[in-house]
Amino acid sequence: MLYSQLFGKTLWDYPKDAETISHKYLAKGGFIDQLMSGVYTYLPLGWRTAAKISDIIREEMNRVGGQEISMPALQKKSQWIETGRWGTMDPPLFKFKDRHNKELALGPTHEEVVTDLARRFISSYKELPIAVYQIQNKFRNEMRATGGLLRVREFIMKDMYSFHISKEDFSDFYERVIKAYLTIFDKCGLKGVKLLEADSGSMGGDYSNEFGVPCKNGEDKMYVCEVCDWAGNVQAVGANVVKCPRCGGEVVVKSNVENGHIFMLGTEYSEKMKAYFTNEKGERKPLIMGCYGIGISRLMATIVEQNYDDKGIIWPNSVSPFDYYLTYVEDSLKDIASECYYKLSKLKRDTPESGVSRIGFDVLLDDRDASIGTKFADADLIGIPKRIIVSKKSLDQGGVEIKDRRTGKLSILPIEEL
RNA sequence: CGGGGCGUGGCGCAGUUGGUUAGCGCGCUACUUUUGGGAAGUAGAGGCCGUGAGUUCGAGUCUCACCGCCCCGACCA
Repeated sequence: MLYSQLFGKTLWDYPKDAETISHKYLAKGGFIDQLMSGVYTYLPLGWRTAAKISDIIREEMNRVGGQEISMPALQKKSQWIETGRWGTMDPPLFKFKDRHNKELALGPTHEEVVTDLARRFISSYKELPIAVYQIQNKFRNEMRATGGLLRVREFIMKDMYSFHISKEDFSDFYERVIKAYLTIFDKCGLKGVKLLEADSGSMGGDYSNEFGVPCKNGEDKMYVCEVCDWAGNVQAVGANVVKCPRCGGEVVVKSNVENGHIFMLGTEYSEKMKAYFTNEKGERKPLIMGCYGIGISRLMATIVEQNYDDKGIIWPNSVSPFDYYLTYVEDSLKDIASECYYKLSKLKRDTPESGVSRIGFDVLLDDRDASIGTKFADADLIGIPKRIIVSKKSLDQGGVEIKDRRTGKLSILPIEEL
């Protein structure tokens, strides 16, 4: 990809309203653009990043047996009446009327839609367990949007729903999803992620867990045990917790962003919507359900909140919009840079975790007629992990200069070895 | 929804007690010279001063209403 053709550019100033690090850098770097309060466009850099995150999530959801589907964002009132949430979900639920004056909702979550699918498609224990997920825009009519992508009204979310014959079978699956989530956060480069006891709120169900990602701008507070791995959301567990309820160890309070919330829904929805299956004994039983959400927009912002310096974002390799930023100091070196570009783009790459091998690296070639200072500033801001500079100086030293965005470490590599 | 702040070229801002031609920085276009940390010169383009109604000889500036954006609170993933 040529930088000169990239839609969306880096800004000279931070947007005046941006306060959190992620909002400042994502907007200044040309990853996102605000349309209105809590509603953003993902520009190519931002969308590439979101796609990388989505791919990581897909891989883990597929691994636990999830099947990807896509449910409508437009939802019907009657299903929300069935579960009783047409009234109780009201502030977060976006409602409107179509041209026939019929009331509809924009999906904030999909228990109603998926439970309806389940009652029509699942009839026997032989078909269970089953899990479906989707990655899609969700709409929530928040009182107030804040902090750039941290709290928005339209956001990208992965939501998975599982159906089981028993609580035991559900629990096994739930544990596997917890592991999958921790793997996702790890692959996205997040540190110190904690599984929290949480409040299931308007989702109902028997119990739920959140994943707390520690960072300065987090709007939530969590207790973290310094001895064992227990942690709890302050809101859910209650104030004044001093000792760990599990091991009695000292507890500290940390700011965090809730990134992912998973729920044991039990038979809450299946009973209300009559989603039954027939068991081995021929008895009709309500499906045992779970749901598992993770906000991709918020995850992207949280990754920035944990990975930056005073010059800009430092993307973990796994989610960076490009693998390499490449440029040259003088116009006369453009051809050599192009040579590097084609070499890297066609290179065969193996990713050890997945065993998948892809052809070529994603390279952003900065071919703009800009001064080298501008290019350096933008390269640092957009945070691509490796920066390659072609210059007379580097060629004299035997190759091109590679700088690691995170460590700042410089090295010279002959072009043949790229 | 309560409290506070703010709307002026694409972005960030200035604009005196109302006064005639609405400025600045960045960006943009053309040419020239530049190139290891946001280069320089010359010449250009680009404005319903958020919207509407008032006050006034005269409104970016004053009044009212509306719309929008941000922050704090309550609420939520």
